[in-house]
Amino acid sequence: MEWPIAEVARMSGVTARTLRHYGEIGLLPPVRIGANGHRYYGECQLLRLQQILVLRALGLGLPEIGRVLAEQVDEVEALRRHHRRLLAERDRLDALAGTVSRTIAELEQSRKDGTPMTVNRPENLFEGVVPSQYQESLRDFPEHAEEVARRVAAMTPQEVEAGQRERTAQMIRLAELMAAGHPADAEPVQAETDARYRALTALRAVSTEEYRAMGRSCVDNDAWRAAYEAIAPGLAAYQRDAIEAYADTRLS
Amino acid sequence: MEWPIAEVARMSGVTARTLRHYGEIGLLPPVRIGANGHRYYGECQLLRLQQILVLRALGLGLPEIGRVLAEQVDEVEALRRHHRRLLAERDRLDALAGTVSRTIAELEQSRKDGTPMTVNRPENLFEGVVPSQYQESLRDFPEHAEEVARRVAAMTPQEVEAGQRERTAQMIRLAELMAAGHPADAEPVQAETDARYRALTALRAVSTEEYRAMGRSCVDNDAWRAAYEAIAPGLAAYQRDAIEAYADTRLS
DNA sequence: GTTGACGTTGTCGTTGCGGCAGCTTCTACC
DNA sequence: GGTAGAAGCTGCCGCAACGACAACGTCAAC
Repeated sequence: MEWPIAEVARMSGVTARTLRHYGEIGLLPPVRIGANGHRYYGECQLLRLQQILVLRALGLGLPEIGRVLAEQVDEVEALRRHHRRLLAERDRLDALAGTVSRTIAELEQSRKDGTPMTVNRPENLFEGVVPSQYQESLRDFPEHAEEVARRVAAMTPQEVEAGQRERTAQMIRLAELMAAGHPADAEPVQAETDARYRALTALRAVSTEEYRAMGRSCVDNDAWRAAYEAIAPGLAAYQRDAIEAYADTRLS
Repeated sequence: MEWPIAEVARMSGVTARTLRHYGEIGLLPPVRIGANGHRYYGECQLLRLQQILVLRALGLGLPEIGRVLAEQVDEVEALRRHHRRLLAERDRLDALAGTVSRTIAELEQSRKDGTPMTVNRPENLFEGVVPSQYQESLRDFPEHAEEVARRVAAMTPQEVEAGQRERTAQMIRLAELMAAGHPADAEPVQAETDARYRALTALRAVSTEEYRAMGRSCVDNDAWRAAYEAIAPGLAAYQRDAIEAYADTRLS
């Protein structure tokens, strides 16, 4: 018993285009191709198509389905991997939705206040840590400020500017990682934190406890918190958490 | 003050390729293009780039970002729409993960039992409602069976087979909707249920209560339940729920 | 004069098809 | 035997957002 492509399409609910596509990529070749080029499918193909559709409905990709049906990989194992991916993606979207929700609340608050909007008007984004503000904020760490001031004085203006840009870029990447839903102790975030820590120690030696204290200042120090929150709501706390996690796992 | 592309890339953390891409699609054209073709960006472009990056980190697509920055659409409104999309996608993945999880459990159970696996071996998928089995199962609805038998006898074999294929295709679509995470009362599921109800009433008039009873039989009748569960675990109950919801909202 | 860093444009690949164009084939009917 | 309609075929473009090349131009330094 053989069926032409349109018949199979009607039986299975997929389009003829899809069947041709599956044939093209080798997932479901027709049992026979007539002298006129027409595709014909047999019972085996229908069975295979059903397996494909079930796995597809479960969200597996076509290459993965091909591997499962070729019995090269265990289907339960494949589904378990897939399940983990689904949960991770769900959690990411959940965190992202939270960020978006908070951003909306911030924007509406700004709108009522008449204060400039942070997302649409991030004038201070590249200037969020201007030297004056930055150094003024360093009052919490007098000896750090002193040392840094001496180092900066020894640098060319170009070097100072470059360093500042680099810090800003790091902050932006951090904000993006946060908004993308990565938890503060996730690998990419920790890698960024590591880079920041190294940049900092290049200016002056910083002990683990001092670094933790600076992390807490991201939230506790008004000027710093404002600068971080101006970039993205929640960034101050996020950075503090990232620093805490970094100190816990890599500096202990 | 102008910066070449690599400088902007370093400052913002995106690649030069990305900047070129944004230029290509008109999202962020350089302020100036040198005689040698090199791109140069000014402060306005940096600001715009930051707005782009923030919105991008929140998950908006580039066309949407373009519309927001052109101030053609309200950003809070855009974010709210986006938020809804995020939640819907999260819920879909959540339901899908549940389906995958149940499928894994079924497969492991089958493996222990030695019973054939449902996903990998849906031999009876296109034969799940073979006429004999189907009519045998109709014992629960004697008068329905009688009427249907008379109608079927008056049809050509081709018509009978076509009707059967159509029912099978409908079941498969239903299974896919279920696996995709749609709740039983979701619109596409209800639309499918409507189609099935119409196909049924074409054979014989069916009252609301009779239809409800048939829905419950999907689970209660062993043969039917087996046929549905052979396609996808949970499909029997899913179909019953879909029919209940359909009877509630469209037949009352 | 060459090396190396930086720039350009252009194309392919990603995922899973939908949609269209242009053409052939098959079947039915007059 | 001609023709209309249905169904088939093979490409190719498009989607989202770039990454990863290739092949080539340009600029300063040694």
